[in-house]
Amino acid sequence: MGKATKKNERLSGEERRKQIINAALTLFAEKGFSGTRTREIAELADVSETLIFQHFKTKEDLYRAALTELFSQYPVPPEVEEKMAEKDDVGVFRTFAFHVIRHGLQDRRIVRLGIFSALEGPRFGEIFHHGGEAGPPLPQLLAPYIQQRMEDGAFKKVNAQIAAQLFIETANMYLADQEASISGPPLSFSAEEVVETLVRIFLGGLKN
Amino acid sequence: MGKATKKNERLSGEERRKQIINAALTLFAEKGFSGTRTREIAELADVSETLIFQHFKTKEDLYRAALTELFSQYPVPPEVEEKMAEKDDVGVFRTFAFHVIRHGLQDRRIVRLGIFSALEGPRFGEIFHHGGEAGPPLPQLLAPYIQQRMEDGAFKKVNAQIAAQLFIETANMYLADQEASISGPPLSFSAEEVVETLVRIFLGGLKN
DNA sequence: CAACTTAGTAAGTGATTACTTACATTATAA
DNA sequence: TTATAATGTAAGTAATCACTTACTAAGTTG
Repeated sequence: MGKATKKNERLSGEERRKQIINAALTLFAEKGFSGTRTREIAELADVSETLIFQHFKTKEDLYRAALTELFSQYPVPPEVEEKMAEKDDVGVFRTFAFHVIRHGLQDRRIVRLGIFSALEGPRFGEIFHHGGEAGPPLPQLLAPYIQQRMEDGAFKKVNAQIAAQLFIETANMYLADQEASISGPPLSFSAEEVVETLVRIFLGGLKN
Repeated sequence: MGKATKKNERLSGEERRKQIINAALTLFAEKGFSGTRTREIAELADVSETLIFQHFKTKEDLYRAALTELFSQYPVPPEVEEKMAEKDDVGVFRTFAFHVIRHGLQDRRIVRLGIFSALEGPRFGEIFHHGGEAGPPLPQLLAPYIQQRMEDGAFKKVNAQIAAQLFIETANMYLADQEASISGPPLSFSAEEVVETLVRIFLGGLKN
């Protein structure tokens, strides 16, 4: 993208705001909050640095807005409730895993930004945990189902909360390794194959 | 710790170097590379900022040295080979999980710094993956065992490499959530309990 | 078109940053 | 004892940072 020039078309405030947030997301996801310069954001968005501070009081304010934008929509897939009602164990677990992984794969900035924000202080972590708008965190949704199935006698007796979080964690970690090689090199297998393996092992281990 | 003063005792170069690295580790783990100021490191180490640059050419150089210090020793626990030879499945998996978790718990800076370095560019990621000195990465050690047990007919046929990495990933993610709440809030259960649940589910899912 | 509002910028500003220079002090060995 | 080297510091310095000031241009409305 070129530099900001006088010839730069004049957009509505809202449009420009989105454009700035989008550039900010890209850079914050790449380098984190303190690694990103407001000047770079301006260059990528093709506006003057000043304009950024007209839309956002501070850099931190922009970061917050960007995080909110990216994480406010994390809808729980509708199929999940259906499959839970049917007690379709494979369906439930597969849907959860796919949901997490598809979501992370759809915009690659999500994973990195999520991890960065979790590391860079509790100030930002809250936003990432999408408490308000988008329903309960996934482990809190899966745990009661596991508990229920244990009571049905279908699952072994384990700690349902631990099991639920371990399952979601594993899907997340697969994503994390794709973007940032934390546990090991990125797996060169398809998401489908990884989800199948994960579900088979996990569910096989839970079932009676 | 107080400020650097003239009365500050004079140490050997090597001792001072270690002291600086230790302070650097603490701060880099807390705020990442670009979030940490060399001046803060100097204050925490109780030396002048100048001294840091006598020991390390640049801030990046210090970061590299600190990472190397922390990750160069990641010995594979000796019991593992033993248990592998005995085909003690529970023993093998438990040992791996405990090893990962104990290592991360022993110095809390390890986990955060590992994640930070994985995010902050491929420059540093390599060091974290302790390729050289400390043996192969853990998934590469576990995968052949799973493969072997599949051939023995003891395990279901799954992709051994995926299974191994998922297992190590899950243990790592447990640690990550303890330090930085990535997938969810820190689990308030003991490491033992989590390891037991993880091993039971995972091994239950693998076994025939 | 005149009055007013909104979108946009160029050119700073003081504070902070990684890193240097120039110098002092302490140990060590000839 | 005295030259030499190693440990250490105070006081910079140029560059960079987030953020402001002071302004222009383009819409919009009566």
